[in-house]
Parts: sequence; structure tokens; C-alpha cells
Amino acid sequence: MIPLSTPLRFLPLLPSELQLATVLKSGQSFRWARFDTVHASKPDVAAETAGAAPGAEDSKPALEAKEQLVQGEEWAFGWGDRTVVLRQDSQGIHYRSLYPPIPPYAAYAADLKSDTTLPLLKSYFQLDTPLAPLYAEWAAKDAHFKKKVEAEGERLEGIRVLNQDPWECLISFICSANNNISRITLMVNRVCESLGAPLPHPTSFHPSTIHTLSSLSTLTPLPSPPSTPVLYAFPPPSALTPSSTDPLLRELGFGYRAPFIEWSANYLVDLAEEQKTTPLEYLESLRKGKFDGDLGGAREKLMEFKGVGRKVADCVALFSLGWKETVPVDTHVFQIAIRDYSFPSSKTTALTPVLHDRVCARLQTLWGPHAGWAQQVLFFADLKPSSGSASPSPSPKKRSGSTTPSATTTVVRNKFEEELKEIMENPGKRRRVSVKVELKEESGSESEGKVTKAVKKSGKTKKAAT
DNA sequence: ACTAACCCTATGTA
DNA sequence: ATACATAGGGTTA
Repeated sequence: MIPLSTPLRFLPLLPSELQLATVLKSGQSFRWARFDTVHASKPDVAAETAGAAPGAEDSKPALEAKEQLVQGEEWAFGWGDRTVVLRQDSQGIHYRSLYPPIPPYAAYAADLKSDTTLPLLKSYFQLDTPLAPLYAEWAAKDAHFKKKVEAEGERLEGIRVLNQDPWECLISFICSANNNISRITLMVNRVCESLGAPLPHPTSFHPSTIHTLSSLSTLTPLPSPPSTPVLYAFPPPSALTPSSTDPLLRELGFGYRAPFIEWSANYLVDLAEEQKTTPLEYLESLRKGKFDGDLGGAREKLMEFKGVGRKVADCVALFSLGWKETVPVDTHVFQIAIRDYSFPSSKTTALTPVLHDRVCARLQTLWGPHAGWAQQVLFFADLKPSSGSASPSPSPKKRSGSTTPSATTTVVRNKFEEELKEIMENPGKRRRVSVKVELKEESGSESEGKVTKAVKKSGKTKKAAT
């Protein structure tokens, strides 16, 4: 498919307000794919800038005639009905959207007319919330935070919490249980490949596919080359409700989380129907400011989904529903609390619900109404310890010196890494697993019986209040 | 309130 | 270099 592209647009934004490369890979979203751009509208310019390092600024288009030339890294995301492609420089974010060339091009036309991508970006990155004042607030309230940020400099700049689609967020973090970021990424991308709608791939972008509203009226679909790269959207709840979901996900490496996801998809779809709303609307009803209740109440609602405990519920609340004050406490954050905030580690090494509450409350008190945002900064600080200065937790496993991790390490590329890399860089190949969506007898669905009540998540005493 | 079991993979240790 | 143990942004029963 030869995508329809919007013009390249620009959103002024200081790097201190958003550090794209960091935020998109900080473990909030697992679906952003990075590309080293090779496109240039002018060969001479391409040759000139090709060797430049990614950090090199001011290699801005000296030739302002065509601004589509790009070098360095770009980020792409299958976003509902479009693929959004982003690139950051010192001045801000360059963005464009790619649409499938499917008549009548309504979404594309709307984007051309009024830039429907911009509000998406503003919402997703929560740009109505300036970051600088928050950093100042946290530094004032927390000496350790201040010290850490000052010591690490630019590396910790521009780290903010995303406002993601709550459905994708829910499923993604169900996958996160007892798991690592690499595998979560692999799993999420696999399910998109299998069940998500195909969208244009950024490498198939070409300047000639940028249209105007007037030219759009006469546009005829171009013949699609057989093997144009594709990207995928995240599958909607209805795509994960069939009984084939569990076995499929197991095949995709989801392990014991597979049935949780099928169950939760059914729970959500049934619940929404019951309340005469849509799945997304239901989740949105749990948003801070909209939800009729406090954080604890929203958390409880989220924990009704299977595979969602306290920590995952906090992640969904923070990363997709506007509960900016919550601090998801996992083993990692727990260790940070012990190490840096003199949290009593005493006897219990296990992270019990009670301890969970104490840590969360403590950090909320310390950091204030945006505690979850502050946590994200410190979490990243530990995620990839800086190799340069004296980091508080330079895991002793690393030896300094050797620039390369020995020949053996280099050579041994396991399948897992290769497939991950392959998927992230080249989603074009259809590795789609066939799924038969056999609708198991929808015969006269009980008007009120519904699966919802019958299969209510057990083990969670919510109504019975112990 | 505590604990083992859970799918699977990377990394560390013998 | 191969075998074994442990942990990874937990949750369930």
C-alpha cells in the first residue's frame, strides 16, 4: 500500500519539555518503533548529512526548498486510523501522518484540512502540562531528586508521563507482570501483527504522496505493490474476545497471561454492553476528574480485570487515565524507596499490599500531586545508569574498560533478540498467525445472564469486603 | 497474611 | 564452555 501522507508539520517544543527518544522507550508504551531515516528529497543533501551523528544539531535543512529530508532517528506508531511519524530536533517535533489509500479518504482529508494529528500529539504527550515547573517543584521538595537531576544533567531532562489509550495500556501492562521490557515489547507487537489493522509503514513514505484537498478529489488509488512494508494498529477489545485468543496468545509467547487477556477482553466488552456504552467509553469513565470516586475507587475497578493487581492498575491509572499522583510500586521502585528514601527494609523483603500502600503514600507526600510523574524520572534514572559519573547504583557487575563486550557476547545473538529486532525494524513481513474466529454459538444470549456476572473475577473480594 | 506456581528469556554464577 | 540458579516494573489461588 502506498500511503497518503500529510505534509511534514512542526510543533515547537523545547527538549527539556519532551525528550522523545527517552520517553518513548521508558517502558510506558511498547509499540513505538525507531527508524534510522535514509530518506532525503535531495541526494546531495543526503550524502552530506548521512554521516552526522544523531545528536548533531544544526544540520538543519540548509536548503529550505524541500523540508522532507531527514536524517537521524524517526519514531513511528500505528495510531488507530493512521501511522504517526515523529522526529525531534532542538527546536521541536516534526510530524506527519500516513493513511491507507482507501477511498473516500475521509480521515486523510480531515487531517489535511485541519491537522487532526496535532490534538492527538498534544493529548498523548500531555503538552498542556509544562514540565519545567514540575521539575522545580520536585527538586524543592526532595533534595535527593534535586541532586540526582543535577548530577545527570540532560539525560534526565524532558521525561514526562504519557496519556495513552487505556485499552492498549491495560493489555500492555497485563503483559508486564513478572516480565522484562524486551519481551513485553515482543509480545505486544506480535499481537498487533496477528490481530491489528494494517497501516502504512514509514519507510514507504514518499514526498509525492502528499496531496492537497483539491487534488484529493481526483485521486485514484495507486496500484499497490505486493510487498510494501506495513505497520499495525493495536487490536480493539472485540478482536481479543474469541475463544481462539488464549491459544493464539500462548503461541505468541504470552504464557500464563494469555487467558487473562481473553478473559479481560470479554469482561470489558460485556460490561460496556451492559452499561450501554463502548469499551473505550467505559475505561474513560475511570479517568481522573470524570470518575465518580477517588484513586482508590478507580484502582478497584481496574483490578476487576484478570491479570491486573495493584501495580498494573496503578500503571494503567497513571499512564492512560490521568491519575498523575499515583506511584506504581514494583520491586524496582521499592528498592529505590529503601535505598534513597530510607524506607524501612527491615524484615519483610516481600512486597505486600500493605507495604505497597506505605511506599506509595510516602512518595506521594514527598512529591505532591504529580508524584507519578516524578517517579517516572527516577525510574528511568535507574533503568539505564549513566556510565560516566558516580551513579548511586552502579551495579558492580559491570567492569569498566573494554569498549566491546568480548567477542563471545557479540557473536551470540539469540533468536529472541533477532526476532525482536526484526519486528521492530521491519514489520513488513507478514508473520501473521491465522486465527479462526469461530463465533461460538451466540444463541439467544441471556438478556441479563451475561458472562460478566457469571465469570466475575474470583479471588478478589470487592463486594464482599472480606 | 503468606507462599508457591506460573510462561518464558536473559543474565549471573558454579 | 555447558549446566544450573535467579530475576524480570506481579498476579492468582
